Amino acid sequence: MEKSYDPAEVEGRIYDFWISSGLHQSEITDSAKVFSIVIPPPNVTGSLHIGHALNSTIQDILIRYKRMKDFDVLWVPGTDHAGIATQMMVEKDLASEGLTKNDLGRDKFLERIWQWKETSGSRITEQLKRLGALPDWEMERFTLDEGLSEAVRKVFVDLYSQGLIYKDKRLVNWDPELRTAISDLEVEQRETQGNYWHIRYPIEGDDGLSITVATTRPETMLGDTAVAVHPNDPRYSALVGRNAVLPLVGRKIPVIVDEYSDPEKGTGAVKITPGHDFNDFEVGKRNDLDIINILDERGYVEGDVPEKYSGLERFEARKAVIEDLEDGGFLVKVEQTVHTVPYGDRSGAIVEPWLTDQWYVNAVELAVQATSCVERGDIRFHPKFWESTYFEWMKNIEPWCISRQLWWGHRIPAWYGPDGEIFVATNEHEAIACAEKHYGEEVTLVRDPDVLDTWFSSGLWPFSTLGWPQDTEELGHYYPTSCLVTGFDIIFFWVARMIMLGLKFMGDVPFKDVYVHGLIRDAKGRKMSKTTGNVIDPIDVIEKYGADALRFSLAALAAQGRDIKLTFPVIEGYRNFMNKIWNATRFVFMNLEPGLVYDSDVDNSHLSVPDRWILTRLNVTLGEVEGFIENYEFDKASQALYHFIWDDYCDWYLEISKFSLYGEDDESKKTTLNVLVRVLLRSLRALHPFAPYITEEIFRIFGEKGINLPESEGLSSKSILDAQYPTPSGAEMFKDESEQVELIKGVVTGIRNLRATMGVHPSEKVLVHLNSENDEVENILRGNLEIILGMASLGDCIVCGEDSPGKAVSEIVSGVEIVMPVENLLDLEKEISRLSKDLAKVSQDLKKTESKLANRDFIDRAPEDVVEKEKGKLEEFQNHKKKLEEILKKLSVV
RNA sequence: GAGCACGUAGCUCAGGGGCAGAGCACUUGCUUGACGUGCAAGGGGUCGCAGGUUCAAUUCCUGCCGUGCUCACCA
Repeated sequence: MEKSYDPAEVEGRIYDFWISSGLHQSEITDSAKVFSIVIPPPNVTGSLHIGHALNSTIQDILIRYKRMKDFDVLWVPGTDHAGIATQMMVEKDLASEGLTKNDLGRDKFLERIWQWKETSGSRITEQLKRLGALPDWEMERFTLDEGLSEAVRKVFVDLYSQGLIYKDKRLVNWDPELRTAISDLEVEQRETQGNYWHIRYPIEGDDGLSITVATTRPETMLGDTAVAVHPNDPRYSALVGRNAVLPLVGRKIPVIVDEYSDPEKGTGAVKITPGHDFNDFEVGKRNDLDIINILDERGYVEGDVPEKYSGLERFEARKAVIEDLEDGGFLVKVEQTVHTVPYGDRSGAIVEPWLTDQWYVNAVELAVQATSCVERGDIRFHPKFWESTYFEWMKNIEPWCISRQLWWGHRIPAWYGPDGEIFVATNEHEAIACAEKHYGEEVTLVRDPDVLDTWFSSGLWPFSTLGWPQDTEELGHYYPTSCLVTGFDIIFFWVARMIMLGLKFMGDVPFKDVYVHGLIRDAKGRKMSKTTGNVIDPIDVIEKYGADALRFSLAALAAQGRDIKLTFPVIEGYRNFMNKIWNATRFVFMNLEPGLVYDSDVDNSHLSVPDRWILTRLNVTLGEVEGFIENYEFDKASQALYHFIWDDYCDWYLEISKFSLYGEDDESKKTTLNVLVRVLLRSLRALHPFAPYITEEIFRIFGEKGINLPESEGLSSKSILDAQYPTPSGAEMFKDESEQVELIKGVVTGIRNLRATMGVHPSEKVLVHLNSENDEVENILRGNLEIILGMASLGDCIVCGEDSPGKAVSEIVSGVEIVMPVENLLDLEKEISRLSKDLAKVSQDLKKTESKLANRDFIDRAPEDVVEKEKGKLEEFQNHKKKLEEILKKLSVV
């Protein structure tokens, strides 16, 4: 083995091994234990960013863990066609050739996107492999696959026939750049510096009389059809019922009363533009106002407006309108203001409310079940507080606009007859048949040109990927899926829609748990973005530190409910951890004599005290790790393993094992070797979901060593992934010996501390006295002398003997007095000051405990074990204090 | 405006009614035969502030201050 672990050499080879061994594949058995996950499908256009790395690492941990626990495991991978994003990308590509999509036409354009998808669409899945993610690649799906498209059509037709999908003419968020409708969720509100323009509208038939309104979008006045005032606003009551004359246009518009008008805001009179403002649209409906559309799909002025403005781009029109208002003396004043402006999240263009025909899903209706299933606990969010956010959104849910004026996506399965009659069907044949029945003759149908919102198809992902609407074996076996791992940014976009549609079409929740992880941020806590230039590319990290180091870092940082600040020093630290494991293995191999390893279980009666301690620590850790993973506490799970392996196994057990391995006692050596090997192998198995590559590689090398271990150690498996996940064994928990070792560790640390403070060179074999008045403690010290001598590198150690008469330094640890004679080295004053500090501390502790125990209420009301513990502390502190005082007394005599 | 989080060591963060923890950074020592991507020892905290509950509060409750996120409104 090399001196350092080299991930680059290992990872590709190991991944190929997993695939060629078919370890990624799911297999339906009659086992009752089933665990399934569907990947949140990344955009097919995308490349792996660090957020995907976190998301996939967590899923891979769960999948590997459950697989090792003998579950029927399925992880479905795949990608999303990402309507707008993909179409934009290919359009940009075309633009560089001086072409637009219209030059190609719909069919050719789609052909081109498919072509692109075939050549570059697999990039992100290839990158997932680098991370070590092992979904069932045979199950890979794409949202535009035929099967998934069939699911989309069926859902559309069914919802339509139930009235849950309908076509409606109302205002939508219109993206003039992309020239499509978008949903509320795709609109981003941004704070923007803008103006209030106060505009005076003259009152008809009364020179000098006027009403002033304020607006941030003056060009919309071209479409005004009323001015509204509050019914209780005395300032304007005289004007109600009269007409205002719209400046620049000349149209007479009524002054009406409507509760919407807020006397506190602006001038208290508000212009009403039902065609271009969501609130005004409602006012218009209530008051039966005309709706005047003044914009085309590009955001250029058109329609029933003065010719002067027709054809102007909307912001050009704004300028012109303001200028003319000013010239005409209608502009009363301009006020600076900060207000929020809606932008399209993809295009970055300012969105316009625009009156169009669009398809909607009645989300309010679907939200009822979707809310109650979470209330009932059929779906649990982790961390739980996301449920509040989910409920909040579901409570205020609006109709979901699902049609998009794009070409790339699932085309809406609706056809129109010559008179506009709508025929919704899963295919054209059916639509034609329906039409024939309706008209009594054959007619030509025109298909709706629009496609569906991308989230419509991804909302079906948990069951469409499993074969629905076919009644497949996978669907029956793996639905509902066990867990969904996702970021909070798509809870509404995606998670909520899956829940609504899963309940509707499968009659059951799509997943039982939703694990919501945080967002990865840079060292300063900023979002990572290309424009800020602070992105960490996971592939770069993998190349520099290895996939395991990246995965382990992400897991270790994944505390629930918190974003992750990812920094290189942390990744480096876990890279070092991988190297540590590598070198611990090297140590074991250096001492490995295959013939000495038993092919049966170790006889407990042969185990030494340290053996029993490390086995206990291992089993405690395994129990913790199991609980943590089941609770999605990956940070705690990974850190428990980290500390066990590094602190317990490497820093203590492995060092202690040397006394036995390099000693004369063959029987002891044999047992130690067995424990070393077994604890390592079990640790590796426990670690495998977190660090799959290095654990598999070491496992492989172990396999080459020709040692025979019992089946339960899993070494006979072809892959570590095929071995059992280690479970804690009660038979290997030794409380007494564990406490002994903890005591010894404390004493050793105490001795090392004395050496360090006295500046005794590490190689100098000094003498130490250990004193205790407790027989049991004395026995423990005597029984573990070899460890104390070796670990503290002592020349000799006298337990409970006569103290040497000369100068010495001392320390008390767990009631054991450590005395180290130092003859010439002693700085008396320093030593007294050091011990006095200890004395002050222990006196304070003692006082606190004494007053607690003197408190009647404490004795009466505190639980018994707490009181007992306090009494124990009292004794310990008293003892400690007494000893310190004695030592100080002796020192002052010297 | 509404909702949800978060304020703990220099930094990043765990924790949790009963003696405050980790990693990194820092200081000191170390060619100990697995590892300097290492070993050993150490310093460092009014647990945001103020009340309340409790025998006991850093932990639970209330308020305040500060930070972040989400949604809504903005004539």
